[in-house]
Amino acid sequence: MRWDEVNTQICSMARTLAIVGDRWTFLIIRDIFLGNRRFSSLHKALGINKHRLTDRLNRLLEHDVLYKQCYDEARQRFEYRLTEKGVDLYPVLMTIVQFGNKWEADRDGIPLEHVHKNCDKVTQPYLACSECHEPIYAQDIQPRLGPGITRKLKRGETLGINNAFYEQKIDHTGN
Amino acid sequence: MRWDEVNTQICSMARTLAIVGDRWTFLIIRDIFLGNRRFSSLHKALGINKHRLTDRLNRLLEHDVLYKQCYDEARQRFEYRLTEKGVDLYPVLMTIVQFGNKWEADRDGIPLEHVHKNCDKVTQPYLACSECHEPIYAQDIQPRLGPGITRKLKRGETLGINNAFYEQKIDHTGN
DNA sequence: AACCTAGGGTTCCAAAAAGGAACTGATACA
DNA sequence: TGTATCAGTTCCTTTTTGGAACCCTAGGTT
Repeated sequence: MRWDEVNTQICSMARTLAIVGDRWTFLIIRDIFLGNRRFSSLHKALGINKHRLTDRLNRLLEHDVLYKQCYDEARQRFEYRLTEKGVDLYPVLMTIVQFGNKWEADRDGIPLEHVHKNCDKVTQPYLACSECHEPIYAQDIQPRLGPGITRKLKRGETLGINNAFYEQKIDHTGN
Repeated sequence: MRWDEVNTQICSMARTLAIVGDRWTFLIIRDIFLGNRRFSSLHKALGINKHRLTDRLNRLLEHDVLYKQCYDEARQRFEYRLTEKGVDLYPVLMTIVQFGNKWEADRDGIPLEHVHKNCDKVTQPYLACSECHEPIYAQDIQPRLGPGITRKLKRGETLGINNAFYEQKIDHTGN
């Protein structure tokens, strides 16, 4: 499979990664979250080449993760800002940072701390259950087929080679 | 900057992405979480070519995200399993899936649901504060310099071009 | 014994993506 | 008039991917 076919998978991860799953995109979004919103300053801060940066920003615009806002009418200069969809990537960035803080910090400690304005303390966010509000641990989660797959199966559609593990799950649950 | 220099940044995101931030790695880890642990079945399920898969698995072994466990002594066959560090990537995968479920599902609905064994309900995990246990929203988080940066600054080290936004923050906070 | 198969790779080569430097074009500033 | 900045675009080189074929070992088959 070529990478430009990944988003054809019936998998929320694959589809998300088709948008943000390359070398630079997360770093660009990180900088925009931190207030670094202009082409030239992204270029300088990230050390990404301009051609690549143009590509990535355009892709994020296409996928409605960013939008352009004019800040200088005369020169037609724009800032790249996060849409509602873009802001929804925040938990992804935050969990990546938490992982890095725990496992990849050098002996000086973590680079950035995050103060939760709600309680005014340095926070280390964790995943909680939307239903019981307890922390989520990997071993406590049981994946099962959702309508995005079962409806296609009922219509007799094939899930394709890349969804072999979904088909395994079908056997397990007897569906 | 070339990609192999990204992990030199003083940034937990950059360092994490240096391990998992390429096209395939997240999908490999997803499959391993789902129990797809062998070379050939990863190869088939993902449609990744073998050379690439070998590369990626080796990198994950080097970074202690996976370890190999023998399941056939005679033929020296191994399964790839998640280490404690690897399991700590679960929140990242889960938030990526949540994003995809919300924004990239087709009209049939979400592909996989996640049952929280603790409460036996389908859960849509959210980020909560480690201190006050309230949900975390992007606009309620204020980043600030942590010891991983302030200690380097006290020693007079340069943070390099790619940390321009950190240096901006120093100005803002008067440090 | 001779042959076939599966698992887990490696090698080779073509195609795609990324990196780097130079160039453009519009405006502003000295 | 000359210089600088911003936001790209062009051109070319290097690196990374993708795909197919090949290799080696152990085990099973005829």
